[in-house]
Amino acid sequence: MKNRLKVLRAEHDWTQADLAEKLEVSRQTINAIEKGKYDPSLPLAFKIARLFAVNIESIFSDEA
Amino acid sequence: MKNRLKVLRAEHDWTQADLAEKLEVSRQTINAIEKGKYDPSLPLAFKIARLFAVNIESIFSDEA
DNA sequence: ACCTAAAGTAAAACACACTTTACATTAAGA
DNA sequence: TCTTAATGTAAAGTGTGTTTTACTTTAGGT
Repeated sequence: MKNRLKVLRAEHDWTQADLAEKLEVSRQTINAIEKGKYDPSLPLAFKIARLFAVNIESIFSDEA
Repeated sequence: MKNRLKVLRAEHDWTQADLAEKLEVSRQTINAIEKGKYDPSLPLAFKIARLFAVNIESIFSDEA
């Protein structure tokens, strides 16, 4: 799964730590997701989408 | 997280086993998700949404 | 060149997602 | 009522998601 987290974060001028705090997860979790180390859980994906006010499919995509 | 899997499955007249096969997961996984025992991974949520040709948010909702 | 914020990374620990096997319960048709 | 398909459930095992702690690397400002 690919994701646009880094771009969305840049658009808002947030650091990984900023985003982590808003999402109530650790900074390492954000880093790992951005680096494609693993995918977020579904609840976290929802939280991310809600924060950026977009739908999940516009952040995450099923491709390699 | 709530989900409409059971309803969607009923609309298509599929058993849990049918759906499991189409999604390439075990029947127990479908049962557990329907019963709210746990949420699917994000990749599985995508697969489910793709199968039913709807977006993730119309199947899963963030409520209690 | 130095300092600092931000990002990257890694290991250990814990919780959750998913599998297989196996058995119990429910529901509905004959 | 008997059978059988469908659903529910449980235990043990594996892999993934997330945390904490801690250290390294990168990049920008001065």
